[in-house]
Amino acid sequence: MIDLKLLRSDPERVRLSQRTRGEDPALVDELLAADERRRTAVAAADSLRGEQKTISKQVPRASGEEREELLRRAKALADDVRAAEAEQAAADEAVRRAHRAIPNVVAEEVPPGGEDDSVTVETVGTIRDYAEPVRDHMAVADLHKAIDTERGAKVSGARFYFLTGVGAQLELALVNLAMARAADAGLTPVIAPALVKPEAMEGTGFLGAHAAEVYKVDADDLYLVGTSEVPLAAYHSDEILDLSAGPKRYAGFSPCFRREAGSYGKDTRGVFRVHWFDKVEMFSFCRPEDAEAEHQRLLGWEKDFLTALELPFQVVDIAAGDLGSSASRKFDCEAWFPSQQRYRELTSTSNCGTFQARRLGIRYRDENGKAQVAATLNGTLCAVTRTIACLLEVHQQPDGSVHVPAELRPWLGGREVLEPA
RNA sequence: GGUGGAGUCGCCUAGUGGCCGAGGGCGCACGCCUCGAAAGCGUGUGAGGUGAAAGCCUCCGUGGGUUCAAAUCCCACCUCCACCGCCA
Repeated sequence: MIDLKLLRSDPERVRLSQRTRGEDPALVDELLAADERRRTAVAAADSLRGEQKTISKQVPRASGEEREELLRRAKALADDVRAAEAEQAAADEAVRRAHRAIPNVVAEEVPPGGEDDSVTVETVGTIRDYAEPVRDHMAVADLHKAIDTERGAKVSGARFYFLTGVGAQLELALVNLAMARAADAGLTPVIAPALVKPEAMEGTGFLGAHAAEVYKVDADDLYLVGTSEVPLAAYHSDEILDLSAGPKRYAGFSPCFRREAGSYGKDTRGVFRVHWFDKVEMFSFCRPEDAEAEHQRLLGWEKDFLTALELPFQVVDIAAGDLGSSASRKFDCEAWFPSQQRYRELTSTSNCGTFQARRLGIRYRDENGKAQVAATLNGTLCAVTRTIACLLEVHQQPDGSVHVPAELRPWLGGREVLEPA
């Protein structure tokens, strides 16, 4: 939810944000009107309630005729209070609805426009030459019997897979490496629940425009998370944090479930785009004034991880129209896929400012001891299957073997090369 | 899944219809005392809305209901604890 104080003091800033995202600026004025109506309703209900309480308090001290008179007036007021409270509830609901409809205000530096308007800000590593034919990740995986999508489909359907043999070992190695690096950087390792209540899903902003992406377990009113950002953000919901020693940082491991509605026919081969995968996600709670620096820190750790895996990649400053509803700014790291001759998203980091925290009730104490809304940020450290796909492609050798990056070797029994099975 | 018990301002706790719209203790902060500290004494100590401020209003697990008036009574739900059943 956006800051209503900002909305009142600078509505044009919010309208501009809406236009930059390609969203309707009229929603801003709807929210302003709803907010005004709500404030009027609250004031009216408050004063009626106050009056009624004053009279009620006199009842026990009164007797006889005076008491009857007080009761008569109190009863009449009780009806008025009921009506005023009904109006207040309706106004509250209208504000909630209008409030939810507006995504986070984009940062001023964000490139305007849609997907094609994102800006590449940095390219890291060099793309080497590949002997023909260049195998895509499934072709390499087949040589190693590392990924079984056929049986994945048999058992669970399209976009499911089994990791087998060295494929399974690669997942464990990547997760171990990611978690070890995260812990070294001072993040707290977390194993997070993948099934969450509606409040957690709603609070993180995943039931808005992208609700169709989310799996729901109807029988129990729970949702399968699409990222551990959800449980990690909700971890501190309704808490007042002590951030005096700096941001609270976590690295959460969990499975991720995505319906991939609307991506029919896209990236259908292999495990590039699947309904379920495991991921190590970074999450940070900090003061709003530190959020931008924290964002760069998360991006830095993502870059370090890809560099450790010896993967060439680009950093992309995501355009406004492609930002999630909670993000004010987002950077993707896109790694090179030789079979596709292009960079594809491997990690992504978003600065949500106070947008998520406001909805989740996450605050901290400022230097005056006053509770203020905190800022939240998230970033991928390692989305396992897509990273495996990239590793297999980038590090494939003409003979079908796969080079193992030095950093990963300790987690793969010291192997420097993976030989075809 | 069954039975029983419990959810109060950081923690513990008082409170069964109206000077409790929340008392006490612990903890914490500040002050006095001290060379310094402890002890002792004193003062203060939840969040939110609105307002220039004083103030007013909301919140006693959540949501409904009864009443002029609810932490307190009624209903539903949630969570936790104990025991039983089942189970990785």
